[in-house]
Amino acid sequence: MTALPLAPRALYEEVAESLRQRIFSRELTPGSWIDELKIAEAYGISRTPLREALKVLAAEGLVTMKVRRGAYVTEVSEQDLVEVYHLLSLLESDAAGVVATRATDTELNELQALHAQLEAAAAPDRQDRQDRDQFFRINEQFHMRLLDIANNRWSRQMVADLRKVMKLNRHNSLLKSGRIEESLAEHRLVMAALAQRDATAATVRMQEHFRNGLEAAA
Amino acid sequence: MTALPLAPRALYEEVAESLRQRIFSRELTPGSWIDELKIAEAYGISRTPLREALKVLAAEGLVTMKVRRGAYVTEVSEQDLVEVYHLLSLLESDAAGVVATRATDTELNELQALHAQLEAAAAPDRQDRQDRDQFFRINEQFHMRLLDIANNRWSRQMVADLRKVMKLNRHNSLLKSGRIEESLAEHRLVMAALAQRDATAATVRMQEHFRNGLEAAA
DNA sequence: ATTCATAATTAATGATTCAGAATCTTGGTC
DNA sequence: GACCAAGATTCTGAATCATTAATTATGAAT
Repeated sequence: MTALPLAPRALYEEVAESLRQRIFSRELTPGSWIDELKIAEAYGISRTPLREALKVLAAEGLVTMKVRRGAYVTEVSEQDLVEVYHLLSLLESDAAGVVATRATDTELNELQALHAQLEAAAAPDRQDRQDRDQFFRINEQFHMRLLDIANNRWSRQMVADLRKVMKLNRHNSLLKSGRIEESLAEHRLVMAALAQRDATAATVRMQEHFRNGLEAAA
Repeated sequence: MTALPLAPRALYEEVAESLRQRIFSRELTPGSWIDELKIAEAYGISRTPLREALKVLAAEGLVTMKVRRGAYVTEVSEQDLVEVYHLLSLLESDAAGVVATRATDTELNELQALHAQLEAAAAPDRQDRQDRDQFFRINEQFHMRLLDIANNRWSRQMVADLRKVMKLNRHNSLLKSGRIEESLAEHRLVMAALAQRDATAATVRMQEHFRNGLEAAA
């Protein structure tokens, strides 16, 4: 095995994660049949952990199992993207409301610091590819930190999974450089509402943030 | 093999379903370790399909896998219950709003029919254990059908999984007979809002339904 | 003598391989 | 041209091997 992980995960989890990536990146095209033998050989593993991984993905809805016919990649359509955006909007705007109400001052300062980094990374004189990547990285950190502070492990897990789906979709607006300016402005409003501990405003601003993101994707 | 199924499902599916039942019935108690050898021998099968079933249950959140330590029935704390209720409230009230807006008349009639069954099952002269079980079963059907009609497969999957997790907690209010009356009254309000296609009311009524459910559990 | 640490044994999980069963395909015949 | 049969392919399940963690026993030190 080439890579031995620092935090040792089970092999089937590694395989499942890798397959997720390949499905979302359309390397494994929707509707196509998954050749167990070929994939297992490509990974250099036996079919058992691969099959366990496929069962997990089937439970997640990413692949569909047909009896005695194997696994097929489930269609992840534009419709799915709309649905995922809808869900993220719901979950994250709710989290924003919770944070506005219940976060400690220290936690709000943390978010302020992340937002400041975001502002810095989006400065007009910094627009090369590295800076864009930096912006997206910090943006991700901000959103996930918000979910951490909201302190609902189920919600956090779901958002993390959904963001994975969204990030790997090629029509993902969060990867479009043209939206950095708007996205930043929306973030500023969210942050302001949080700082004022205005739960309603924080919720609404976050909803707007996602609505605009979806429109940019469509 | 004793039973050969008329509609042939894969063995791991059968085992997964059986384990689900045993977990919900508390034959397998939360926190307890699942002995692969013992269970496999009891079913008269090898460990392979059993382990595939365990992976599916892990993806659903019913069991948690620890590396090199096997599978444990998930323990659901009071805090988890609060968090899950919060999420279910968010997701299902949103779905109710969507359904009020976008459902066809046929779909609304379906919900009406399910609600009528619910009313019938909760009749004062029908309060033995079987009727209670019937009530909960129809209740579950109503909620999941609502999610079907809302037509967001990601949301539906999440609600289905969260509802399974909720069943793990023994303080689950949906299993308390004392709440049947209240629950039914709340359902009636939800159904009325849906029938009037009042999205806002449907959302609010569903939120109230879950808030009351949580209070009954605490 | 008791307790703690270390090493060895045991038991369970993780992974590979092999055997059996079902489905699809291809070829031939009516 | 359609239907049936035989072969090939592939999934499903079981048994075996390896790896790792837990437990117990033994020994030394206080």
